[in-house]
Amino acid sequence: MNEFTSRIPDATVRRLSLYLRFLEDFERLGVTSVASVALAERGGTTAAQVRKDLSHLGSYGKRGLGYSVAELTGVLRGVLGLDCVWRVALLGAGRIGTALFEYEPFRRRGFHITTVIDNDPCKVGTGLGSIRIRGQHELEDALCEDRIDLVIVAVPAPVAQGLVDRVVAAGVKAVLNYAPVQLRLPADVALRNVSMLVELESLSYALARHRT
Amino acid sequence: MNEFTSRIPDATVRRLSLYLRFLEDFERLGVTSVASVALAERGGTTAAQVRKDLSHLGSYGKRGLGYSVAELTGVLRGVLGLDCVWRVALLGAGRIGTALFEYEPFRRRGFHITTVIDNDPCKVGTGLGSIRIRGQHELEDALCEDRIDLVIVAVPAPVAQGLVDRVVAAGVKAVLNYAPVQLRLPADVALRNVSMLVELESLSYALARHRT
DNA sequence: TTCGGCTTGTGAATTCGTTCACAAGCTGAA
DNA sequence: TTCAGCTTGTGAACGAATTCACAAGCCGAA
Repeated sequence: MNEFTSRIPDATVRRLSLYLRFLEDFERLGVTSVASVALAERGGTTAAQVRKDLSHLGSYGKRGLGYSVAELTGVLRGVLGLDCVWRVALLGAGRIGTALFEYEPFRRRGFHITTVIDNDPCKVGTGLGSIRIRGQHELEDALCEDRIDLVIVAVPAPVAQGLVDRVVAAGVKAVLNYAPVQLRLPADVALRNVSMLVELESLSYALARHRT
Repeated sequence: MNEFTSRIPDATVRRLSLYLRFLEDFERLGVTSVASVALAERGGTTAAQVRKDLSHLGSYGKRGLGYSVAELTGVLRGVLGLDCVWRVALLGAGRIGTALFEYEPFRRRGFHITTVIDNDPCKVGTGLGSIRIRGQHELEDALCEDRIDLVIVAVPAPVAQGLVDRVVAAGVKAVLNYAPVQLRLPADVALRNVSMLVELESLSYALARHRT
């Protein structure tokens, strides 16, 4: 089992992301070695699950001892593609867009927002941090000039699909969508949807059941 | 199969949430009847999946015709617990908290943020919209006075667990967590985690693979 | 060196979710 | 009424993800 021959199931990738966070915490605390059961406790899962997940990357554990925190941290960063800088464009400088822009952990993880697009004439030309907000007509130029790898969509639902079509045409292969629409795009472009409402509504379902 | 005897799998509940959004779009367009295949197209899934999902609620479709948009909308609202107002407290009035507070769709769906807590002395006492921000020491009082059903956590990771313990002790049964920690809480409290980093990192994994 | 205590890595079993395939049933036309 | 054309609801088949269970291997003590 290694990272070149097999592709890792999505559910596992998401957990790897969590494990990496825990490992960094352990590293900060000076812990050098960690067992699957410790990661499991932290992550609200089981030791078997952790070992199965990590087995997708190869054999980095030592029987009787656990995993080297430093080594595993490095492996995870590599597998998740966090050992380089990704250039990110933000579409939409409204409430959500601004909050995302100012979210520190993105930058720490190597996601650099180098481009911000908005179609509000009042905003275009003004700055968000040190970045100048550019208008929608500049989209293709900006994606190309800034060599954007990944786009975050934080515009109102009705305009999202149109913009994303242009983004895909410009060759971008990854989209993180905060707009409350189901975007349609080619199979070779990776898409993740984040819906605040879906999460809240599934809680609402749980609450409603609880009452009965 | 009906909503009282069986509990609906989580993956299905999340899709129901999407279907509801599509149905409301259809309603706005004046469409009165919709087939599973139309919902599937919209949602990027299959007709069989849609029918299986909806079959968890009972038999609301008409063979040869499809589903009545108005009827199904009502049923979904009922099942998801969106036919009433949920009283929500927001912990943390920072960037993310503020963006969530001002996110219109929450209120439209019956999630009313009636309480905002923050421990920054500069913020306490000032208003967020028409709500007065209250300090952390008022947490229990506020939850009780405002009869809070659900709590949104948008505070820094290190203080999240401590606050949530107090929230749980106060009897709240649903938590939506935006803090980048894995919260530990009793099994009878519903928890959803929203992690901006996990989503981005799974895209990063996809990009890294793409390059190889 | 040998032994006891731990912990990994992984086939096998199980559980959970999705897709298939088709009988049952509705509508409108003739 | 009968028929043709659709579409639902659902058992059965399939596939994916999780959990189980244990052999293999490492470490430190004696």
